[in-house]
Amino acid sequence: MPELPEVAYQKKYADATILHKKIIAVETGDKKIYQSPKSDFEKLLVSNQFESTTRLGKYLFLKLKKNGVLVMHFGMTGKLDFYQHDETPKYTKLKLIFEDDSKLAFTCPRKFAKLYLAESVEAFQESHNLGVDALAISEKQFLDICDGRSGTIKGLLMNQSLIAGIGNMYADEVLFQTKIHPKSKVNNLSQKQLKSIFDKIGDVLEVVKEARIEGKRVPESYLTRLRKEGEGADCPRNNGKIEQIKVSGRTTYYCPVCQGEF
DNA sequence: GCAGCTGTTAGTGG
DNA sequence: CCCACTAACAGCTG
Repeated sequence: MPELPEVAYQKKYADATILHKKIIAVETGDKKIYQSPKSDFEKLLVSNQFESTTRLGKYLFLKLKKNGVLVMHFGMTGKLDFYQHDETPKYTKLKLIFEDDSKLAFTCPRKFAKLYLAESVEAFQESHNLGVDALAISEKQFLDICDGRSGTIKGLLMNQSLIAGIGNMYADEVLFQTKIHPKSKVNNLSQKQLKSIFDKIGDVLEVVKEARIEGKRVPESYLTRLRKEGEGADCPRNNGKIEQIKVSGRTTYYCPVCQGEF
């Protein structure tokens, strides 16, 4: 459940299910994903309750009534599962039981997820060197970040310490929508191109976020839809064939006709 | 069987 | 310091 839109969906899910309910029992699994001793999580969570949630980049923060914040990072396969029955979901790493006997499981087959305890969102952002949220960034902030950068635009978009929330899929989508080659060097792009990237970051993330929350598919004009087909898929805009390359170490899809050379 | 995957991190090297 | 790339993590899918 990884990039910003998917985490936004998890936030909505948490808001609709678990706020203001007393936690009466906590079960911790697999030590691997816990970034503090499991006993600290247990001590903090039992008899506590969540007051509100905040999303920053790909992180979800659940503010506790007493003492601090539970921080979730979903890795590649983490998600929340709220339920009332007795069967613990497969791959549950953290299970909370509420006083009305409803339960929340944090599941993650691949164990790339992480759970943290923090004093506050701000303290966590600072200590983990997280950049500005991709849906909160201003045009000026974005242009300032781009200034003086020598790497690829895709690498910049995915750099969480600069802009938080964009990953492999939506970096590709933003560049597809702006018709800019993912390997373009940031310092070779015009101000006009950078501004169009800024605009599309907001558009793409909002559109995909709404689609995720509403349970709808992303638009036909989106490259995201074609990832499964992979190389050779038809570009939704013209007669180009989608190509697959590596950029910043990640599999990258683009249309050589729309997005030209770099 | 093998490669690849919406993520992050450590290590290497330019 | 900046940046690209690789391997590693672990389970599932094609």
